[in-house]
Amino acid sequence: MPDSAPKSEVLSEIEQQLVSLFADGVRVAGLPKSIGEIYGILFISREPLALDDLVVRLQISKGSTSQGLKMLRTLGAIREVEGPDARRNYFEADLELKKLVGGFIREQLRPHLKSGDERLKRIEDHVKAEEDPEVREFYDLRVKKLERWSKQARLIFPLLQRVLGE
Amino acid sequence: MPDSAPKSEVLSEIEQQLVSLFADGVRVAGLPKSIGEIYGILFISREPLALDDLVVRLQISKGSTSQGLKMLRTLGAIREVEGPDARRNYFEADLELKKLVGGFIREQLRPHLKSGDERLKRIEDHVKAEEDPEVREFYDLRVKKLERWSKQARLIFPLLQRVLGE
DNA sequence: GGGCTGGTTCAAAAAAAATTGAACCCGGAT
DNA sequence: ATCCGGGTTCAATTTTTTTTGAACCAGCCC
Repeated sequence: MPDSAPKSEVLSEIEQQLVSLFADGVRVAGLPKSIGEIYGILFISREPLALDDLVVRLQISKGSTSQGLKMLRTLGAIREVEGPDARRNYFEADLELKKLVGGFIREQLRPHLKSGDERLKRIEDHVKAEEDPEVREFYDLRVKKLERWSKQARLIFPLLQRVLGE
Repeated sequence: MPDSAPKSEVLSEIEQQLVSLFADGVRVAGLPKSIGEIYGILFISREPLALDDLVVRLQISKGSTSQGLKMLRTLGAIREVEGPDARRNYFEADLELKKLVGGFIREQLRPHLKSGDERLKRIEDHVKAEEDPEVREFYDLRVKKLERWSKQARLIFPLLQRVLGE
């Protein structure tokens, strides 16, 4: 059994700074710090890392790490690759901004927008049932406005993708 | 002293639904629920409302309401208008998506990006001090990548603004 | 001045979100 | 069949964020 490459247990100054930068960075997207840390250390690592490496180097629990990796995988922000020890799963960061943003839109933004539209539909029904025509008219205006917003949001996504296509 | 128009203390079905829709909606932008509720009730109200109206109708504290109004004002999401009682401050929702997004970019996104850039600069200095040329080269690549990302983000903001300009 | 009312501030409390760690599952080696 | 180690799950705990409410300030009227 090859005593597989023992990664340094402490982060270099640069690694620390970068990990912390990402940790804060992902918060604007509403993601937990640990996700940023994991992505960050993978981003700055020259070779792929396995779960245990992350646990040791970032000093976070196995649980968090496992969950973080799952999320990052579904976002398409990291990918699984082969590594020195055949029975572990190794990961490396995907560096295409387009892909990261795309994953975020697909997994976080779109679902919200969708459920919002559904709720809006239900509100529309209530509006139809409003007695007072003046009030109904007003509510209808507002609902229409929201529908327009939703449509604009949907328009923006593909545009974003295109602009980020280098 | 005119017993100023006593607004209904309970929200109609439509109002409730809409307020709750906004409450959830703003969370994708990482803002607290109360902010969404305040904006929501203003959005669906036919006349401007004052702080006390919001407290009564949304059943949230004066403190939250005051803070929420402040935030919404600095985001440019609501504006102060005249109302029946001259010594209160009344507010109404601004309905231009462009303005809402613009305020959010200006107040929340840009500052983050800016501080991120500063931190990145400091990381760059550390990279310059790296001994091993191979490692330095690699780090440099990564820092460059991040700088490119940052530039792309800045490019996107004005684009967004333009697309949302109806 | 003193009382009133609308609004702000901020420490303390409550609520929500993230993290931990122990139990568990699974596949391969023994 | 059992053991071992990597990985996942999830209830309990910790941390962070949001909300509350009481103290306070400012302008106005008497």
